Amino acid sequence: MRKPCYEKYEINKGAWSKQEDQKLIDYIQKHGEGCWNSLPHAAGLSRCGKSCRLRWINYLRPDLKRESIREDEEDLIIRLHALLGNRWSLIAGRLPGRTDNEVKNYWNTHIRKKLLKMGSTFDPKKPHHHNDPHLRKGTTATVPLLQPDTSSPISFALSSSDSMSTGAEIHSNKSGLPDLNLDLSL
DNA sequence: AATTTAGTCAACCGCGTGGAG
DNA sequence: GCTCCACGCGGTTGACTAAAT
Repeated sequence: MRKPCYEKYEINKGAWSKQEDQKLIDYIQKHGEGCWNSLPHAAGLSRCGKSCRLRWINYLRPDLKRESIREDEEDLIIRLHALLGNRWSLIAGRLPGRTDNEVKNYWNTHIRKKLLKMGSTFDPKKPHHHNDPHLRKGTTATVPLLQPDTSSPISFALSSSDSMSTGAEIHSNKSGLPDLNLDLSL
């Protein structure tokens, strides 16, 4: 087993200080994202690259929305989750300004509880298509995308490369599960 | 006012994947 | 084809806060 990065060097753990945040922001504004492993040393941070990446993606990125999740966003999360299962990064990719961590937390705290309260037999820990091979990496499905400044969903296709597509549709098959069109074409 | 319990979310951790050598 | 390594993802933890007792 590979040792986690924090065991290799002496590094800080836990909550980030304002100074650390500022160092990270300054460095990324100057040099851009990428090469997370060498970033901490280059930026003068006593953190592992993994921690820096997480902090940037989940908290410091300038395009992040700081307000709480709206009802239309919640609705979209529920529908995407029914299609994709716990693929939080894919789901978050459909919600501009939201992160996978945020979506995951929101699901586990708000939506899960809501669904259980509604008496749903659906187990939120085991999404509908959790083991559906059609929904592994590289698959597409038609689901709505929220535009940054509108609540009206538009049609699009999901794929591992996140390419946009039109015309992909979901059909029901004999088992009653959605039969996904896996076309990756633009 | 003090203590306990529940809820939230930032951060950690382990694992899978893919690229480079 | 194999090994090593960096990166990204999802599950989980734990610190903090609010609400209840």
